[in-house]
Amino acid sequence: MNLSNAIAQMITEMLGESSEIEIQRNILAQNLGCVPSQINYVLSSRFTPERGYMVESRRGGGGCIRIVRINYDKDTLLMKVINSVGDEMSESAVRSHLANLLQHSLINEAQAALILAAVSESNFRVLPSPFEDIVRASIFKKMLLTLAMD
Amino acid sequence: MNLSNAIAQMITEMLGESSEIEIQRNILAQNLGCVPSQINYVLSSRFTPERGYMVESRRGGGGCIRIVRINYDKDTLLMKVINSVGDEMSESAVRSHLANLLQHSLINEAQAALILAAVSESNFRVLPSPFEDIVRASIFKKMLLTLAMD
DNA sequence: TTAATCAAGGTCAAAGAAAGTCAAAGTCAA
DNA sequence: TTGACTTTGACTTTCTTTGACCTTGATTAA
Repeated sequence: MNLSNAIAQMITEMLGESSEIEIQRNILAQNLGCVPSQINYVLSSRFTPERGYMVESRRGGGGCIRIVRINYDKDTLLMKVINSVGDEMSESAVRSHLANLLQHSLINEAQAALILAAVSESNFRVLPSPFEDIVRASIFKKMLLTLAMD
Repeated sequence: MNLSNAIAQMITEMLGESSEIEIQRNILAQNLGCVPSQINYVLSSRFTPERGYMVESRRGGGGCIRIVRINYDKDTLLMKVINSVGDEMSESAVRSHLANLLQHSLINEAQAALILAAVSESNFRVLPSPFEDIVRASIFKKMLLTLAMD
């Protein structure tokens, strides 16, 4: 496993059941034996709003980074996700949303796997470049709506 | 025996009894004394949905290729469907397969609805004509494989 | 009170580390 | 001898890691 995934896992463990933690960037980096800016990379690539997180920070002496897991009620979250999807979407964007939906139990693992199978890059190898992301966004929204209709 | 068959055999052996492995393309290529892209050729020609495999990958540092095999014997009817599909597929073809699978209780209503949502004609309106049916066939096969994986 | 200093965290671009693509060239069996 | 399959390698894309430099807030000395 690469460093970034290990850091992400460690942060997730630190979060545990609570919805919020504060970390010190330099200390965490030192414990992990990486440069401090790597923490920023992990936060910006893994702890995004799409995945249901908010990150805030204070600089200066006594500064720290605060990571919050957002708890929307279910209907709101589903609406937010559907509305936030524009006309184009990468596979990794889908993965981010699915992680969020899974965490809130709005979908289950099997449903997530099916969605991922449907939007997988491997299905679009034949398409000229602008089309892949457009079709993926359409499929994703349509599948979520189908799930929402129960 | 040619190189590709040897590589395919080696991967199959690595899979062994387990249903899933992760390999590093460059390392495997080096062990086998071939160029890395040969691995891709083998995967795309031998480890296909028709043969019961799914392949995923991650790029970048720590990247790898993941190969998943479904249990072949258990799902013979599913595999027959997958193999009967070919490279192109209309939406109505999907509907008739789904009706068949539903009748045999190989999938349930909710799963059928999700598949239908994914392959719906409305998702492909932007595509130039030859592509729609090709992408649909790929999605359909991949989703069925995913269902077979439980 | 203010200026200097220290102690955080932030940004960005370059380098590195994988895997993917594609087309040209080679092989081989029918 | 041709068409399908294979082999190769140059080039591309994606994701990660690193480090130099920047900004902000708190503390302290004059």
